[in-house]
Amino acid sequence: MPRYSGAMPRDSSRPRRATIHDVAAVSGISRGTVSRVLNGEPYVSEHARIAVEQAIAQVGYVRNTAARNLVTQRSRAIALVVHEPHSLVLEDPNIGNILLGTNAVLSEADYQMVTLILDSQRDSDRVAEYLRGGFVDGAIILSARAGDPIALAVAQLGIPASFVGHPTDTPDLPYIGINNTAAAEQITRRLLATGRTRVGMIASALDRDSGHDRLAGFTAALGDAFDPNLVVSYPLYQYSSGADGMRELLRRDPNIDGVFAASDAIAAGAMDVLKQAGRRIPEDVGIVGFDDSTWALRCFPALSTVRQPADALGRRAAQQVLDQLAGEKAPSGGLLLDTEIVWRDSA
Amino acid sequence: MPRYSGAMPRDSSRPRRATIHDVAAVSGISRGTVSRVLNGEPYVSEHARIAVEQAIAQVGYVRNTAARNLVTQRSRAIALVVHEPHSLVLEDPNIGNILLGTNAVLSEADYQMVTLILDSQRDSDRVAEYLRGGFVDGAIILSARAGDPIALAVAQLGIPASFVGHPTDTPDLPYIGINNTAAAEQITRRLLATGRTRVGMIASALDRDSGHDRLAGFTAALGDAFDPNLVVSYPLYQYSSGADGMRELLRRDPNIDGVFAASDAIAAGAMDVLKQAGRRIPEDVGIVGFDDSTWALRCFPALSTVRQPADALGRRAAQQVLDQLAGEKAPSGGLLLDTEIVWRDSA
DNA sequence: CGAGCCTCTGTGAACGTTCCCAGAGTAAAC
DNA sequence: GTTTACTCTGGGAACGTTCACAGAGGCTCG
Repeated sequence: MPRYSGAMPRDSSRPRRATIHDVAAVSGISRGTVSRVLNGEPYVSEHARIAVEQAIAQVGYVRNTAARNLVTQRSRAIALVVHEPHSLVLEDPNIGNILLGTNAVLSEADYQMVTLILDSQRDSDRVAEYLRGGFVDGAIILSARAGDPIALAVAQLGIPASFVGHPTDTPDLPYIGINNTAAAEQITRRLLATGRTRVGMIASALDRDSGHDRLAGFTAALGDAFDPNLVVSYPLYQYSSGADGMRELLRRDPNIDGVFAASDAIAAGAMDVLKQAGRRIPEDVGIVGFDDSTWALRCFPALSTVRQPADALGRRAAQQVLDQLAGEKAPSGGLLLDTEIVWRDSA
Repeated sequence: MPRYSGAMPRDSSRPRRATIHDVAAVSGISRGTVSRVLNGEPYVSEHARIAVEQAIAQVGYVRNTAARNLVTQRSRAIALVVHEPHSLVLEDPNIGNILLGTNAVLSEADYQMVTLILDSQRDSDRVAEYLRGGFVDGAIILSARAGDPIALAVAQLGIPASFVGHPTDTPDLPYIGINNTAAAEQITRRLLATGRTRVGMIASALDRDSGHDRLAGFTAALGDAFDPNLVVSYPLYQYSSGADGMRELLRRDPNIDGVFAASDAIAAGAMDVLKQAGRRIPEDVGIVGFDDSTWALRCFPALSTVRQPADALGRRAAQQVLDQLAGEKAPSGGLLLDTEIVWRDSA
């Protein structure tokens, strides 16, 4: 239970803010009608509307959110739960873009986005409590994992929500995602089309749908040519996984001539190891990544990769929550957005 | 004026949340005393406190923020105004770390951080209006520029605020920053100590304190050896500025053997150009950056740079706002935090 | 011309807190 | 034994909105 630093005296210093009563008095229109104007409701005469709008401008009226929330039993706020260790939040440009897309849609609809970042189990419980407390009308949850207390709270309370990337153990909650399998299959096919015959993969995060499905797409694309010996896997989508993975792949098959990296960061690590080993890219080895993050253009040669529609993911998730708030039934199951291959010079 | 999608029926579906009245009824203690317990006020008997706490647990009571805000005339929310074009928000790891530091301090003090990202002039006016509207009790403003309407609104209203990085035209507002001049001077000195004789700088953002002061520090470190011909400047802290700048410097003096880049991104661009020009790093040319961003470790060889205490910046700014809310007078002027040199392999 | 419907308006009540005041009880001081 | 001070409690009033209801006035239709 939080403590507050003693009783604060009722504000005497700051000037009193104008209320709806002031607007009513100045305009000579009743409080009820002022409220109707404010909320764009029908059944307001042109005359009244103009008088009210002038009065609002004159007294500098701004609506008191707290009073409105109190009576409507709503907060007009939606939580964006970012469910990653801090380091990853900062590294992954997709998260930033999702955030911006969400923010755009919500502020357009006059909802306030409240960003909640969690790092530890303790944070997770606190946020679950926050959701239960009715501080927000809905929630957008980024990259939850199986067994997540937040997903649990959402399912229990039935509050409007949308997941970006679906936790594997709650398939009935609404989510937005990309078709990782199809995208991985597509880019692998295109890599094969450059004439490579010994193609491997540095997989990652197999405990998540994204990691799991990218591997599945790769496998599907290779068909009979699939060689499990040319797949290595590491827990995290990061540079060092790429470096370690590439060293291992070169050890297993020095003649490897194509690599699908499960993320751009991994691809960057792999490329540096390849260069140190004296391989030319793309002449000796072709390499492709996934995400179209800032890594992709930083690599030399520039990386061919799969573009995630991160902004659209954020927008659609926000829209899904707004739809539920408007009374639509929550869609059970997910919506997968299309990706795009960005073909550059690395393969 | 926003429109709302018709009158929502007064919630009949969701179960009614427990109120302070329920707690009072269950515990047999009056509403007034329950409120005192909730707020940790003195003059509550042990007996009453225990009864109330049990009742709270029993009925699952969570305080209604809207009602509290309405009567206290406070929102218990603090705005974090991120004042950058989107691309930079995503690129600059310092911003993410500042955000995390701020969030940590505020949530510890039971304040909600509301992140407002602005991209355009229009956003800027909207946020100024938001601040005026009393939706937040205070604000933390990141990297405002001169003539900013938000800085203006803050100065006019006198709401508790703290700037991270100070706008040059409002020197009396409280701010937190780093000592760019001293840091730049320090790292330049250290670069000179590696025996370089022809040292240049790729400067940037001279319209901001950070850019301006880094150049000043560089100049001071070189003293009599300063050669204005070896300084180039570009508006933005970005990779392409480094690439362009390095080409220009090489043109002006092919024998240049040291470079201070005003940011890590700039350094990365410069390094790639140097490599293409056949220069070895650090043997032929030593290079240092600024920020200790993710760029620094991505470079090869790893970049020597200045570490910004971004987390601490965020924490101190938050603390400054909380102090003002607690009634302390706003400090006029700024507080500069120390930086640290991270010496790696690029010089 | 009266009934019925639509448009528009004003007002009372409620939302769930905190603040303030009055007062009861107990202990300490005179 | 009376005053004074302190601790603790209960309940009225207020915060600024929205919602529901009642009702006035005008128009249309039978």
